[in-house]
Amino acid sequence: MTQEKNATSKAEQIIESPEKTELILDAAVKVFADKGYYGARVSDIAQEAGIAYGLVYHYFKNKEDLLISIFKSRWGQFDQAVRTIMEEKDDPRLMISSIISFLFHSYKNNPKVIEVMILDVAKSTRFFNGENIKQFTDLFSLMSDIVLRGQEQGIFKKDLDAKLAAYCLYGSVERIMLRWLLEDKKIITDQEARSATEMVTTIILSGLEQNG
Amino acid sequence: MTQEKNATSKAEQIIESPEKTELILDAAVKVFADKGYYGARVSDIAQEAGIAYGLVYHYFKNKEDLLISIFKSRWGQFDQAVRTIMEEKDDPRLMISSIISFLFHSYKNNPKVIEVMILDVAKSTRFFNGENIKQFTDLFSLMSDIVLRGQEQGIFKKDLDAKLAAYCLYGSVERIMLRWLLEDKKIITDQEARSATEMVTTIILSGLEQNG
Amino acid sequence: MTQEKNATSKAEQIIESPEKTELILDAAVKVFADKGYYGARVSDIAQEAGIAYGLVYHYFKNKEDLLISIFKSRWGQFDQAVRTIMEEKDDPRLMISSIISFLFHSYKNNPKVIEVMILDVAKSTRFFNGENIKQFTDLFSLMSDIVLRGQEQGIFKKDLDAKLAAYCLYGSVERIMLRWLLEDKKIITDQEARSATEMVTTIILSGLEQNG
Amino acid sequence: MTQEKNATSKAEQIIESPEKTELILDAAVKVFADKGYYGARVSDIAQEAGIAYGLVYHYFKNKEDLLISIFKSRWGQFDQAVRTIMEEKDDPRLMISSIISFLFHSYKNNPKVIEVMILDVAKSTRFFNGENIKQFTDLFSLMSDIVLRGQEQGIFKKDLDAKLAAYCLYGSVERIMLRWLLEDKKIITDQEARSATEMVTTIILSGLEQNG
DNA sequence: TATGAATGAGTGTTCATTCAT
DNA sequence: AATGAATGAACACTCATTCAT
Repeated sequence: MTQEKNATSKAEQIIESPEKTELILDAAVKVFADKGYYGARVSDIAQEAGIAYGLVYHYFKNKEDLLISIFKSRWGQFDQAVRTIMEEKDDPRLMISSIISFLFHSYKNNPKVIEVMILDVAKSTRFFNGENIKQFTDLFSLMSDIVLRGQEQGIFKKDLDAKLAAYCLYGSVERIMLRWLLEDKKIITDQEARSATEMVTTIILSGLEQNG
Repeated sequence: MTQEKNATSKAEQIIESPEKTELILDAAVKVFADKGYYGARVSDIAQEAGIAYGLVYHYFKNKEDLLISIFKSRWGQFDQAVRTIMEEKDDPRLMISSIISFLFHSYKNNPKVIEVMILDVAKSTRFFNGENIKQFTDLFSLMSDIVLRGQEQGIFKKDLDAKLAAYCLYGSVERIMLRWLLEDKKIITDQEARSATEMVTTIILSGLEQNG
Repeated sequence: MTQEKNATSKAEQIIESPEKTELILDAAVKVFADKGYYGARVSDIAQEAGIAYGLVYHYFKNKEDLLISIFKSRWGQFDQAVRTIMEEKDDPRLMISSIISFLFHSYKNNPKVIEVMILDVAKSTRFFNGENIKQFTDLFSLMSDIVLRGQEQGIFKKDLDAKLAAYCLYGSVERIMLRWLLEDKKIITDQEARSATEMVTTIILSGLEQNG
Repeated sequence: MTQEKNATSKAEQIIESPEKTELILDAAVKVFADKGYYGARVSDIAQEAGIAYGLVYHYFKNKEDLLISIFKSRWGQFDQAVRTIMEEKDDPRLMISSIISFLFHSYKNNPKVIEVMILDVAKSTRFFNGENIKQFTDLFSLMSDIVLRGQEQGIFKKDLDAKLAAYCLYGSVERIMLRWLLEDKKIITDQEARSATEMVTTIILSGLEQNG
């Protein structure tokens, strides 16, 4: 019986839940982006998702859980992208330009997600418990590994702190996207994304490279 | 005795009355840094300042006004520093390294102010009005002027977007400071400040410079 | 037992759920009457109604909405009574005495409602927006129609302003009821209601009638 | 020395105080009329009077004292007018028409005072203390004395309750003035005041008179 | 799963009043 | 008398969360 129950609820989870979960999460992204985390009401999100607000609590523990879930999901995608890039590319320089490209194209595809990530998630140190902060810093370790690899290969300057370099890379991209957000430039063309990618890549790579 | 009393009360006056605004603002910085803007209660700030609840509202319109005032004051100081640097230095490279140095030493001297600026003010920039946005973007214009000047002098690469470069510069510094904040590394040594300055300067300047 | 429980809860349902609005409104009448609109706290009303604080705000927009709702409901009842009287009676004199009678008996049945209507609603011009004032003045138009009809039938003096006459009628009744309220004479007998009716009717009708 | 001080302050009281008291009271009437008692801030009144708000508390105990003072002063004027009318006129009918005339012309001359009396004072009569209640009801006794006198002289119907009759008289006038206030008709012509007087006088006197 | 009525802690803000000068 | 900084009690309203159905 317990099995049956589990089976049922599992089946339901598989069939129904994921969709509803995503539905709510997408609504949350939209509302958080528009009103900010604190300005957003759970009922706003439910309304945006077209469901009763009590239902949000079937899928998420509480309001904060929504934000954490957005972070995990989207940061996870970023993490996955970086790992794939590191596997598929050989040259650390190419890896870095690919990461920058990925970020700017993420903005192009869904600026609201970026807005929430930059303004509501990243600036909310007070949410970050151990687990989340690990997921966060792990990715920076990964990116600094790229720098390290470049240093080992004699491509990058050896006396740079790889970690700090990774933060410069990410911070540059982040600030540029934040600029767009504050200027209410939510829609960018593919050309703009590529142009920004090229520019930041130039600056960062020239900065990292063994003076050539 | 009367004299002494007068002297005392005069001293108190000097400390208290004229700077009551500063007293409250400093308390607000401390409380915002510790609890975040939304977690901070106005009563916390009053208590921290050692004054009565309602007095905050004699000096500030409301809670948000406190945050805006902190922004105006501190961003104004940054603005002033950049202007002074631009007047006193000749070489655009020196200007940039001075700005980076100023920022890291600001963190060293008063990390709480930086915390509020990076975490709380940044979040609310979304809802800034025109005047505040202007104060914000004006400074980036100023910094991009430095890049432009370097381009004119043939020091910096000509094909870089000066504005974006300014954002890379600021974003790099900000991200590194945010990293410290997230790692709860509130106290840094002068050595660390100088080291970070040197590193970011190296990356950014190498990135900007005409490959030499 | 289960049946009994169900029966009970059903009974409760009938009493509670559909009429929650009325429950709150009745509580508001009681508290407004005792403490005045400004002296009444929303929490007093919730407590009087035996419900949670915030529930008031599920049923009413805000405190003022409670007062407006009381006005609409009770003034609507008065309006309905006047219309019924005008349909059922032929003689304008009878209509007037019936209206006076209705008002005094309303006081007898629920002096608190009258108290709120006279002191908190009617004296709150500052609440009255267009819609409410219309509902208010419409009824006076209706009453002046009675006077007009009497004038057409040659029963009432032709040179009286019908509108002013309606205000005299209502004002006389209102002041007498207000006197009772200020003298803390909340409970009146049916005899007293009839006596007051007769007296005011005499004065007003003699005043209106073509001198006989 | 104490004497001198007293003398001084007495002298000041005599010379200065009364003017300032009136100044504040007039300002209070204006502000209460415009914003209502509860909507008026003591600082509004002080500003209207052109003084510092702390000074209000030198002349009045508190905000309520302002309202009570307005009541005492204006109701006292009404009381005085009634007494003068009763002394100077012989015919109770003339007394009544004179009272009605006085009230309507009071509105014409200073509608704001009437507004405060009808709207704000009336609401607070609920919470009046014995002394104020007495001042209030005494005047109605006085007016009912007029009716009694008319009944003794065989001019008015003998079976009418004189007190109730006085309330009808006052209530009629008050309601008409309230109507003007609700319709924002603050300015009336002398002609309108006389016309209203005549009309109410007609209704009330015909109602009171032994059918002739 | 789905609903939305019910709960009540939490807090920004107002403003009458006091009082040192 | 005059000022206005300082005080702090008071309260309407919000909204995340729970839970009966």
